[in-house]
Amino acid sequence: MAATVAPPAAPPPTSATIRSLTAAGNHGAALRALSSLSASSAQLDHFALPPAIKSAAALRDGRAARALHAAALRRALIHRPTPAVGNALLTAYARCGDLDAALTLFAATPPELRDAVSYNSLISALCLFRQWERALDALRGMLAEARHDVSSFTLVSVLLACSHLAGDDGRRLGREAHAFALKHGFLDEGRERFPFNALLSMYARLGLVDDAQSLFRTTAAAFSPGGGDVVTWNTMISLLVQGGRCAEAVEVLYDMVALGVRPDGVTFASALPACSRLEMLALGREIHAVVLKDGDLAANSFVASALVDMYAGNERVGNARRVFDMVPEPGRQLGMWNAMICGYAQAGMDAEALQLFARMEAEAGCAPSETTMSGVLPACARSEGLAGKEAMHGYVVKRGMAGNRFVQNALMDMYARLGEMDVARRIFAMIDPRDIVSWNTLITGCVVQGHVAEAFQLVTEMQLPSSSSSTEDERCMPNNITLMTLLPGCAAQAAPARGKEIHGYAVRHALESDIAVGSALVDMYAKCGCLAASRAVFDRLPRRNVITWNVLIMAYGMHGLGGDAVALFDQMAAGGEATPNEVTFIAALAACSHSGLVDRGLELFRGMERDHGVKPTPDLHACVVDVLGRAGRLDEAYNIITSMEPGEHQVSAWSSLLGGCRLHRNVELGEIAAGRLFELEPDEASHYVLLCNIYSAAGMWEKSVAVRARMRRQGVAKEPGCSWIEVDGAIHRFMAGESAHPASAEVHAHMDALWERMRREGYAPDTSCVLHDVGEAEKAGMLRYHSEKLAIAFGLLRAPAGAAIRVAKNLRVCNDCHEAAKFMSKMVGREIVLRDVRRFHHFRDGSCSCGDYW
DNA sequence: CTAGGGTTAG
Repeated sequence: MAATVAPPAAPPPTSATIRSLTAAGNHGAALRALSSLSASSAQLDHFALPPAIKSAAALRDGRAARALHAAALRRALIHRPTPAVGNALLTAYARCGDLDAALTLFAATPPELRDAVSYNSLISALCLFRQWERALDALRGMLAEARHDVSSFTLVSVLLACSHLAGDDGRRLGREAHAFALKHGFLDEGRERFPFNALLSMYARLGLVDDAQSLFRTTAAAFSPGGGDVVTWNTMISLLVQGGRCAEAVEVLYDMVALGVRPDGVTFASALPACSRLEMLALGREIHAVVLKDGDLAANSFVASALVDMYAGNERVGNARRVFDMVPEPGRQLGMWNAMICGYAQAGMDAEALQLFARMEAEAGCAPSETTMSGVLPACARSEGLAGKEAMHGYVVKRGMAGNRFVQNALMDMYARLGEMDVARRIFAMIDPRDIVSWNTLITGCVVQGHVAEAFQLVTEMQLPSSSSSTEDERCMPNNITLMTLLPGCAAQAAPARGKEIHGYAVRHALESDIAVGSALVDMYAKCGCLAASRAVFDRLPRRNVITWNVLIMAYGMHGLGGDAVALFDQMAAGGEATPNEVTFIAALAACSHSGLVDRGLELFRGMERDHGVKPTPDLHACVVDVLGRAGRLDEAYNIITSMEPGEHQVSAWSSLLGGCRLHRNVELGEIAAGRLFELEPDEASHYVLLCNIYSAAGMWEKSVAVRARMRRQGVAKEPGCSWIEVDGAIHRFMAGESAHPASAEVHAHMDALWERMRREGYAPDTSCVLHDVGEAEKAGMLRYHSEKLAIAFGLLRAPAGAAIRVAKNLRVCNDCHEAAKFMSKMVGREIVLRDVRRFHHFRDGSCSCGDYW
């Protein structure tokens, strides 16, 4: 018979057992040990209770906390022999979500039985519930008793509370706390680093990046045995990134690594957004490699989300998707979905964004958050019909997200893009408090919708103190985004004075080296006709991206300097600062086209896919057609179109061909191109106008009249021509046949005088572009009041003596205006710069920069 | 009794 040996009975637990289990983080075991102990009860003393209560708190086990409270009460151990049990209970209740129980416990403790830890526990409990003001009141109570020392624990909680106070209070109290910490030696060498880190993050949360940085510079050395604490470094990196100072954040990361501090997941999650914003793909990839080597980091969903964001921000949506797919479904948390959806939306892959949005809840049971919504809404705004958009608005309201500022900003953007500015303004009016994004979104909407004056008005308003009852300080300073969105407004209006003001603001606020602002400045100066200024900004930029290069190439092309544009292209392709993309080739080919560099253009096009991996798109095909067509090689241009894929969008290619046919008076091909265009875009006036011009130039008046009749019959209206000129910072608009401008009568009279003088000096008007079927004399009369001529006349009257007359026009300049401007430039001895939809014409002394090749 | 992280607008 086999003897069964009973296992040796476990020794009964003691308070020391519980203490060590709690200290080891083994909270479940600590509570189990306690329950076997309660039976014997003799050991349930004031040594065993505090660690047990801490374990209950760590497990968020409210029932255990209450049971321990009851046991302590029975034994009268709450405040005696020390306040330790009561203090631990206070924290446990707070951790378990019962602030009232914690506060009641504190209030029930006679003041003489409280110690400093009691107050510290109370203050941190209030902070846990985000009761910042009450936390500071508790501090005042503690100080009033005057027998408790403020410790590092107290300081850390107080700093946390200060960092969340609205307005100036947080800043004032935070700086006081900083002074207190200094005075009492908390920042001395060798002291624990918690108060130092807490000060840094307080400045971070208050947005006082410079204060944080100077504290870091002066004091970090005192806390950096072995290179310092990773938390300190992480705080610095994230506060710099959030303050938009990404380049400095990257420097801090390099410093940290150089000092031998090992970055962790938080470091990478904080630094990766900088790689995204600075387009530092190489650094992002390096981080990715380190993450892959360390399995623990890859499992950190914050790191994975940041990687997705980094790849998406570097135009590597495919890589982003691969990171997304690599994280298995259950680990794919909300942030991952958000990062991927926003990545798709930012890449303009709206269908993918919407599809993923549909999948996240249906398949993964992950409820969209406000962030998800602010990510998909832009994608939604660009696709589907209006009904889908309003459905999305309804969805947001139903889910109770309509009060979220990010969502409101995205909704406002959606309606602004739709042209529903009134709805956008109504949403804007409801946002409280407004942030810089709210302002930027409405400003951008105004610029895009052409309400540039309103946009500038908003820029003034945003900087004024808030007039509403809101407690938050709503004042916002224009940032790089604000400038970046205003500049295209100046460019569109050819308003260099306003553009220069913005440039000045950028210089004063250290924003001129921002790539986005810099690129927009290069573009603005170029489109305002100041090519030298444009180039100067480009040359001064510390870094440039593909957009900066594209803008400059476009600038030279627009100014008729095709050779320089192509040289810049070569420089870009050889330099490695940016890789040419589709837009680069569009810019380079357009430049070739406008300067007649046909063979160079064809060469570029042939090498495009082979040497640069850029696939020919419909727009690129249209560019080559334009290169060939403008040079009169119309048959080759036609062959390009017929070689395009059948399903490909051919509208722009056909209209380029039609333009070439007008230039070279080719009726036969022109009729073919126009025929295709009338099928593809029956409502587009410019196609009819071009065919009319072709017939008129060939003297085929009946056919010309027939096209005009067809236009009228189908209700196709030509966009009215409109020109404008900036004088003394104000923009003056002129339209043919309109007298809305206050000086209209004077301008018309001046034009009459100029016209008469021109005719006397031998000017012969070119009437081939007049579409109306009237006599020659009447045609000449209509030409005389074309909007660009009126604007030039106004400029001659009001612009400072000797200054170039800079006029912009919304359509292409007609033949006669081109000739007239040329003639006038000599006659009145003034430089005239005329900008149309595509390019610049510089008239000086009777000739044009384009050499009449346009 | 204490500190640090991602996903938004252009």
